[in-house]
Parts: sequence; C-alpha cells; structure tokens
Amino acid sequence: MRELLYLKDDQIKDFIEQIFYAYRETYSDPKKILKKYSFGTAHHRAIHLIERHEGLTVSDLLNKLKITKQSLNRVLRDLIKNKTILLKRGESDSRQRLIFLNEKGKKIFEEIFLEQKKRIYNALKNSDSDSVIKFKDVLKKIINE
Amino acid sequence: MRELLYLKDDQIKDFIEQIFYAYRETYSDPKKILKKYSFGTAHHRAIHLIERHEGLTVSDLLNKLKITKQSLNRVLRDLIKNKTILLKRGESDSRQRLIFLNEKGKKIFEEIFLEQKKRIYNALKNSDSDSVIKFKDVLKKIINE
DNA sequence: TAGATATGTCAATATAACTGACCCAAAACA
DNA sequence: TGTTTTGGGTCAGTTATATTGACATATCTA
Repeated sequence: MRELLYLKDDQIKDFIEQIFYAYRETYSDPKKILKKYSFGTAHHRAIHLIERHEGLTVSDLLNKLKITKQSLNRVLRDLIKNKTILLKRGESDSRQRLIFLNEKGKKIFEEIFLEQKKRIYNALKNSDSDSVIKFKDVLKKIINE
Repeated sequence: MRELLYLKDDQIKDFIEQIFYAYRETYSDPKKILKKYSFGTAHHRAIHLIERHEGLTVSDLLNKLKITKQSLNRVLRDLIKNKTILLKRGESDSRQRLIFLNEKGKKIFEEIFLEQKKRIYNALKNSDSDSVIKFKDVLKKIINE
C-alpha cells in the first residue's frame, strides 16, 4: 500500500519541528510580564490552567501538568505568597483543596493573556473558520493520540 | 464589529492550553529511548533539527533552538562524545562548523522518531488530507506571526 | 592591518524538574 | 469500629536545562 502524501515521514518530522516552535513562541511572548511578578513559565502554566478550570483540585492540576507534587508545590507556594491564587477546602471532601484565582490573580492572568493572545489571534484572523476548526481537530487528535 | 466565534478569547485560551499538551506529549513519548543513551530532551531537539537540516552551522542551530551558545555547547559536546554527530569545517568559511549526524546518530534518530511518530501518525491517519493541510497552515501562521 | 564574525570555554547562578522518605487528616471500607 | 486508602504537604538532595558575563582563538572582510 502506498503511503498517503500527508502521512509521509518528512511531513511528520516537519510537524514535530513545528509543534516545538509553536509551543516555544507561544509561551515565550509573555516572559517579560511574568518577570515583573518574579514568575516563570511554570507559574504561567499553572495560572493558565487554573483560569481555564476554576476550582480544580490539586490533583486535577497535577494530572494536567504531569509534574510531581513537589514541583507543583513550589509553584503553588509562590502563587499563594503573591496572593495570586487561593485555596478552598472541598465541600464534599474536605481533604481536597480547590484552587481559584483571586482578584490579583485574574488581573495578572489578563495581562499575560493579552500578550500571549496576539500571536494566536493574528494567526487565526488570517485563517478561515474551516481551517481553524480543522486545526483544532487535528490538535485534539494529537493530544488524545 | 462582532467577534467571529473562532476568534473568541475562550477559543484562543483553549488553543494555548492545547498547544502546551501537544508539545509536551509529542516530546515525552521518546524519553525512555533517550535515557538509554543518557540524553534528554535538549539533545533530542538538537538531533531532530540536525536531521532535518543536515550540514547546518552552529549558529543556524542556535537560531532555531533560540538558546545561548553555552547551553548548546553542553549538548553538542555530549553528542560528539557519544559519536552521534560530527562537525566539519565549512568549505567557503572555515570558521563555521557544519553539523552532521554520523551513522550512529542516524540510527538513534530513527529509533527516537519511530517512537515519536506514532502519536502524529495516528492523529493524521484519522484526519482527511484537507484537515492536515489546514492544520499545517495554521501552525505555520502561529509560528511566523 | 583593524575590526567583525563564528565558535568555544570558564564560572557562577536560576529555573524547573526529579527521587525518596515521611507526615497528617479525612474518607472509604471491611 | 478499626484499618487502609486517598489527598495533600514537606524536607532534603539531585539532575537537566537554561541563563549572564567574561574571555580566547581563528578566520574573514573592508
């Protein structure tokens, strides 16, 4: 069976390279802003996920980040000290800590996002809606493998 | 002017999250293999770019990786010691070092790629060719923005 | 020949991750 | 009820990858 053109190894290698660039550029853009708050990309990823999934538990966040709890704890400690997030005890299960952005955290998120948004926005606005839908679709398949 | 649906902030935030997952998963897959050779993801990225751009110079590689030469040097030293790559003096400009994979390097690359390929291959084979083209297109725009 | 460029290197530090060993409190279970 | 499991936190040490800054050397170019 002949390979389909778009399944050729060279194409796949290109994608692997491009996914690296896309990630790096997307997460590089707001680094100056993060520095203002003495945060790094690890804090950024946590803030982003907390904003997208308000009230998630520590173990939810661990599962999304796929790092150890010792690693995450450093980040959460910094964010708490900085009054960027707050933890609430779970109501049904009081062992859990539900994580929220507080007001300061929301502001910081918006500031970061504004910077990071530009790149994606410009890419999408120069694409038609069908392309965007299909981009999302393939991306999803890559993640869920 | 009303925002187009696919340009809404929530959509963009989703993309930022998904690009993170796509990168992380794609580069996590071959970690066991890398460990066999005492390499990490930094070595992996270098090997990948060298395979895609055989004979590139040290400064070409620096521009692609966007790290400092001190960082790259550690990686290149490891790769040379391990006989994964070799450097040739540039012919027109003998200050340059052109970087190539040698036989061992090509084998290691293939081993890594075989592992990493699976995820992308499976995603693409479950997509039609139009989706793949458009995926590539949007990805490119994100990078070049 | 003077300056710019390509590369390499020393040293110190920062960031983000890891492993491994524990701890407590609360929930789930037998 | 008592025991085990789960969710979370922490101490200590280590590794991987990057940074900044200062220099050194060889080669190219004007």
